[in-house]
Amino acid sequence: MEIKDKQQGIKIVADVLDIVGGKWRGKILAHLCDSPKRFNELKSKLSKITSSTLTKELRYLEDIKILERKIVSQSPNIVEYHLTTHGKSIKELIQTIIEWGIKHREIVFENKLRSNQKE
Amino acid sequence: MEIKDKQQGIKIVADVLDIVGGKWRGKILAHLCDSPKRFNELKSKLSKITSSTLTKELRYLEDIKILERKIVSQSPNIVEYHLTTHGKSIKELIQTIIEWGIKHREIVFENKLRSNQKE
DNA sequence: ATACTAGGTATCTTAGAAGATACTTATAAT
DNA sequence: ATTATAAGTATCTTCTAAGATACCTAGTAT
Repeated sequence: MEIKDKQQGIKIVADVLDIVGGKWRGKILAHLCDSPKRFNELKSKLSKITSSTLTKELRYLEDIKILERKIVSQSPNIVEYHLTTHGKSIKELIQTIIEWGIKHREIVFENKLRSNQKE
Repeated sequence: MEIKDKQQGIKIVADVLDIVGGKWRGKILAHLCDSPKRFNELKSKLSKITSSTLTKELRYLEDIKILERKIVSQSPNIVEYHLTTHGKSIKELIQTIIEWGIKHREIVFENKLRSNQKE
């Protein structure tokens, strides 16, 4: 599909980055791309996230239909988060992001470190 | 290239999203993908950005070698920002982001709006 | 009875990103 | 002389995402 309206294209970039951006969403999605995960499983893999933040991010991604909250059992209380059919499409995007990152990490991330030190 | 280490892959996702994320960087890059632009040209196309924010974001992208500041003339004072040879590789990433956005905008952005209203 | 696990919620605080506003230097135009 | 344009810089303020901390409900294990 061609992009006719450039301003439109730029708006789309901003919208998508809003979905996948922030401190945690990309990581959460990257984890869920692999396989469905439970709340505390995600929490421990993300290591530094707090419950409240994780809940908030998961609710957001649920709201926009990227992922689904599935109650596996009520006793014991087991909940599983997995990508919706629709949300699975994000895998390719994540893959592209990783590929770009691998190709460019030397040049970019080296200077990024230096740049952060200055600040 | 295969990703062997999954934690590594997730780190890369976070790093790349850090570069391209935030409120303005994606937009700035999308504009510069098209053609080099001058400071005030960018400023007016981004409409709501302030000088200080634009300067800061441009310096960051310059630091990590994604773009280059080129003094076109000193009198009058004309400066042009353009992607480095290296930075041009970001075009494909932006293109992929736009494509994903176009495919999924109905389902995602509709619910995003709704989700934002709730907040 | 007590404590532990799973999956959270409810407040409050904090740090950092972004915005508002004013100013600057150098040249050109009227 | 004055005003305008280009490309910023310097402070200060505000806003908001994320963190800290404490607590909750329901079942399970000891």
